[in-house]
Amino acid sequence: MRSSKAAASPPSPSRPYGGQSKLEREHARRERLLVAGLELFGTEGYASAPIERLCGLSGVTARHFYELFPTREALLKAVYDEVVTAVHASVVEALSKGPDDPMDRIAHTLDAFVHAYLDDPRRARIAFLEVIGVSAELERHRRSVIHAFAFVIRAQAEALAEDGRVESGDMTLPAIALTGAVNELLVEWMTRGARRPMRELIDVLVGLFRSVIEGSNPSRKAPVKTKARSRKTK
Amino acid sequence: MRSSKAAASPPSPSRPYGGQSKLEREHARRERLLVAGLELFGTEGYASAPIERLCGLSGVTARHFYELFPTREALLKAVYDEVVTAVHASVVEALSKGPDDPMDRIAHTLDAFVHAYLDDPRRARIAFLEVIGVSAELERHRRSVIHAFAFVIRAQAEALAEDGRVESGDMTLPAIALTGAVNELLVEWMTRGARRPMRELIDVLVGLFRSVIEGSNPSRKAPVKTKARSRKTK
DNA sequence: CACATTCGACAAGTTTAATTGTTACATTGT
DNA sequence: ACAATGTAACAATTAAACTTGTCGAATGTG
Repeated sequence: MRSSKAAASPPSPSRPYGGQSKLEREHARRERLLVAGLELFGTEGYASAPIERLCGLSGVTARHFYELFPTREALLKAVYDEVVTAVHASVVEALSKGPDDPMDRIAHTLDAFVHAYLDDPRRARIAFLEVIGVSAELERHRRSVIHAFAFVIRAQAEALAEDGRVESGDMTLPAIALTGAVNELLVEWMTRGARRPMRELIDVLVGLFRSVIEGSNPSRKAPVKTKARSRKTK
Repeated sequence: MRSSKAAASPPSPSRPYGGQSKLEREHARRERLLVAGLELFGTEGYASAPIERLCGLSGVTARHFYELFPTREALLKAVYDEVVTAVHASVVEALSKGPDDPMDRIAHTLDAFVHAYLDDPRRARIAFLEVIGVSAELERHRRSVIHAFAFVIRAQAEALAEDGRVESGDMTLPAIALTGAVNELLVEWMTRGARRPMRELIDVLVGLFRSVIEGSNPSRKAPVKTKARSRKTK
């Protein structure tokens, strides 16, 4: 509560250094940490990348690390966001610039999606393996990312439904399921060392999307016949 | 190198204790640890369950822990295996005892699968969240589990294909994709707190399986038209 | 040039958990 | 009852990583 001068921290002057302003230096360090995070998290895994190693690889002091990120997990999240943002941008761009025929556009977009992840497998590893089960908060965040991608899928499906080309219905859950299907296939591809042509993977994905979006012959209305499980769902 | 007596460790006689033989006691402790692991890993997560807590909850001494499991990860793997084995057994049984109609049987099996996981959400959390990205070895193991479930799916699809009821083709990758789709939906269901009837989830899954297995109208042969990505896949 | 700021490098303190060792008590078979 | 064995509880050691603090050197400002 004491007034006068020198009570609180003096407003630091923030001089330039190395030809860069304070913000530029911070940004540069942050970038180097993100690069190091992509490398270590994406190759050796989040668990085996302590702050010390991240700093060693990036040339950033531990002291400065904590000025940029409160925790190691915050860096992981930042790297994850960078990856996901880039992929999402690829997808949106592919959707807008793709062929006019809806199904062709979906194929084109899937191609972009797969390449966005697998051209740098570190991205796929981080997004599909390393960010999972780290913390409750990161898990919530990951979920919102999945929802974002599912939203894109659902929008395409609904666009097709409006044309009357396919059966309609709430595509929220199917879209999420498709997201999981795609992710799982990418992980499979990764762990196999990608020894088969990527075209094959993409073709499978396209077939998958076509099947789900168009829906198979809607003759029967999916009657689930369970044997004797009584379950008052309401 | 000295011979005679008392050189090496004497072959311990292994007396009973508490009315139980040595093997029985070890088994009992192991069981308690598995229960504690299911509880802690499945509710608070693997990351926040140190050995001390596992021992406290299970009533097993840390000393004894190391006689049963070399590492904490080994316990996680054991718990995971227990969960997966139980679910897999449910699936196999549902398949064998389900309705005769193939599609109905698949629906019946999906119902069993979903209940096997979600009736005890700790199982789902461990299998889909906590075992991921822990170590390279556990990741390999998890992959083999996914392949096991995908194998079941593929077998069903091929059985249907033999009848000529659906289009054939290599279902290996689609089966893996379906596995990922199912898992993702279960996680979605979990994190939503399961506020909607589970029937809805199962119906979506059944529709998904029908679409993928039957394949949508195979009029077009999935021609992927990418714009200008030249990529020598061979 | 004098001086304050920023830097990288390093060290010290702290925390957390893994892992092993010790001790006193309980149970069993003789 | 007693000697051997098993047990739980606890202490001690070790290891790894987090986090904060200090130092001289480098850099910019006036």
